[in-house]
Amino acid sequence: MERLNIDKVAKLAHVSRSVVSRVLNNHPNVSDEARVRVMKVVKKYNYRPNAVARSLATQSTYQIGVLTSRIEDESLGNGYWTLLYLGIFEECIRRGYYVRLSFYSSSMSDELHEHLLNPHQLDGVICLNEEVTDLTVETLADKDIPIVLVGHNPKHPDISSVDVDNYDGAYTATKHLIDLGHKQIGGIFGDQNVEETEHRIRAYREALKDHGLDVRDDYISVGSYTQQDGYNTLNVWTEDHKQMTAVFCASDTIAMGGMLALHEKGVSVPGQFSVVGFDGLPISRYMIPPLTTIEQPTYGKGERAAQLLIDKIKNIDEKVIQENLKPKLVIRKSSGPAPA
Amino acid sequence: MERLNIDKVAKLAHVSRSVVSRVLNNHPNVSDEARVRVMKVVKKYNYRPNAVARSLATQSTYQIGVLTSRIEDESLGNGYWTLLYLGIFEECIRRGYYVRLSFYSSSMSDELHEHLLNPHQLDGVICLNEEVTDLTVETLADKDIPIVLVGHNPKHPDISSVDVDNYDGAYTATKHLIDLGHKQIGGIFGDQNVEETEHRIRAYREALKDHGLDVRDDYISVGSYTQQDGYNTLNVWTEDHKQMTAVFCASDTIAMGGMLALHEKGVSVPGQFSVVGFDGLPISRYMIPPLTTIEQPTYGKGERAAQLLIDKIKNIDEKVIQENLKPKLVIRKSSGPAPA
DNA sequence: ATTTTTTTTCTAATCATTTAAAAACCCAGA
DNA sequence: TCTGGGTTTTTAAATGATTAGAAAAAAAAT
Repeated sequence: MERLNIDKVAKLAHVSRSVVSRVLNNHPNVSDEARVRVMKVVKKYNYRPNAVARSLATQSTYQIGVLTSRIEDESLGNGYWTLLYLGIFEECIRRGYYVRLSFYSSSMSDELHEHLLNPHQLDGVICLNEEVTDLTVETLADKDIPIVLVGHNPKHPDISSVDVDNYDGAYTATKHLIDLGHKQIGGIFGDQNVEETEHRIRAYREALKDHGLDVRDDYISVGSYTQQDGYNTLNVWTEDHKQMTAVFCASDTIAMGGMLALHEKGVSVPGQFSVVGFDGLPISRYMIPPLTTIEQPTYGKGERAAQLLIDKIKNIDEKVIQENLKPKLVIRKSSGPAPA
Repeated sequence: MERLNIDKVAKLAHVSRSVVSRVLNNHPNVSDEARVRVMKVVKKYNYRPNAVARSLATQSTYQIGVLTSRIEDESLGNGYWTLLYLGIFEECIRRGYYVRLSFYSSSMSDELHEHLLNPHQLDGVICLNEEVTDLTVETLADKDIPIVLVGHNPKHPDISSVDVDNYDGAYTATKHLIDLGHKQIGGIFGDQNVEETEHRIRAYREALKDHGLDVRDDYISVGSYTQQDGYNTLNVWTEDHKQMTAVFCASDTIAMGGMLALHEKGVSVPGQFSVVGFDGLPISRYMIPPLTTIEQPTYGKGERAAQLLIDKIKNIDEKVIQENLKPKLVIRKSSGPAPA
């Protein structure tokens, strides 16, 4: 079967090329008669307009880029990302957009980085880790390619972003432990120098303070969102801080590593020690014991980011929106009353 | 800054448009003098050729599609996928290709499915779950879009594919348990009607037989690759099959669910019961106890699939290649000697 | 110095669409 | 019958590259 194009379809339907185009794009000023003739040919030969040529003519590709910063290999393997991609993808498809996936690592050359963002091919970009944006923003800014961030970034107050309400989540988690009677509560946090971390730490501190508990700096650790980090930290703490009876972990992965350390030391969870996580990863309900955690709407974050971006591309909404989605405390078995 | 195109560059460099094109594409027959003049302008104005226009002219987009079948939400959240995407992506980038991500679900209309594969925009497609291909193959076949599968599919012997050596992995896992002295070994397997499952079951059976052990049908369960399935199965088995002392799980997620069930019943791992998984997910080393598992080269599978696809796109290799990558037994704490 | 060959450059067609603007058509009202 | 208005259709000019093939320039051979 030879290649079909709009001219061939036009000829077969006995109309000119522009009529076919107008039919296919639902433009007005087409007689019913012509429309029927064109559609008949389109159906018969299963013609689909060439999206590349269309992009060239309209100067828009209906394609958005998703840029994931590859901070650590390990953290890419925790199940969070696919759900985020899924949220982005499904919203995009609903609105007629395709998704191009890229991973950015800091070892990448600037040229390659620019190549990833080749602006002729992308109508917009979603950046999934704050680290990406510094390099990215300049590349895209003067080309007028809209950006949306997942995770607010105070360095870019003029870019729309979606995030979970980190303060709310961390406060709720800490309060949950306080309500259970714990007095000595540690906090293990992820990436330094990120607004997210700052908010979570502040919430943790204020929750303690609001309930008349001491805030001790040696009960706070800031590392990375990895099992390794949770494991290491609790390994040290269980020896150094014998009075601590609970810990708030800023991710489920940290909590997972932490619980392994506790297990190895023979500390029972939740009997002797309570653990609360953050994220609500699908795996959290199958940890041993099942993890009490702050469930964030991962899929929803992706969905909302795509919404904001497409609105911006279509100029539906010009103003900057920085949105916080509410997380939800899910109580499972890893948290219990403070030991007597 | 007004839009730059090849004509403007040509004018600025005092050459014709075709000279600019040849410089940019490293074609011969350009004088050093002209090349220098063109490059100077390109650098000065940071000109990048419009990839869409290039695609239209060359009839290739340098873009491949990755189609993930969305069988179950839960299984998308297990950390396997991002590593696979990463492998695909990094190989693609090395060879100048972009990656378009799509999720396919069976509830999707045929029209949308076709939309995802819009052949004008894709030079090739990688299908990540076997389920996808039945619908996909026809759509792409007569348009001459190459396909590569991750996971062999006997229904499509003429399509190249990459997989882990399922037989080898399952045999090794089972033998590991046999070597530890276990006589009553269960097997929990994933998706039915997939070659992968068939091979893993066969390997499990043959390993038992080869070592003089009985194969009992009531020791075999075929469900899905989820924690839920592992949990349910071991919940039942620990009551029904008191003699069983070990289980081979066809995924780490199954093992994770299974270990939770054992934990809840007070069965100690590995003291009373040994568990071996399959996949080597990043989380497996932090399970309680850390999981003995068959580590498959997830990243490598993605990488190799991309290699095969791009070779096919470039006509470097015409023949069908169905490749098995070797897995590796990683011994951790979840497996130990059979109880006396 | 002239012809031949080689190298380089330019012209123009092509890829497949969209979309202004011009042209054609139809019909009612004068 | 002619005119004016609206509707529909066609024409042709973009969009921004690649790439044969013609033309021109430079180099080599006679």
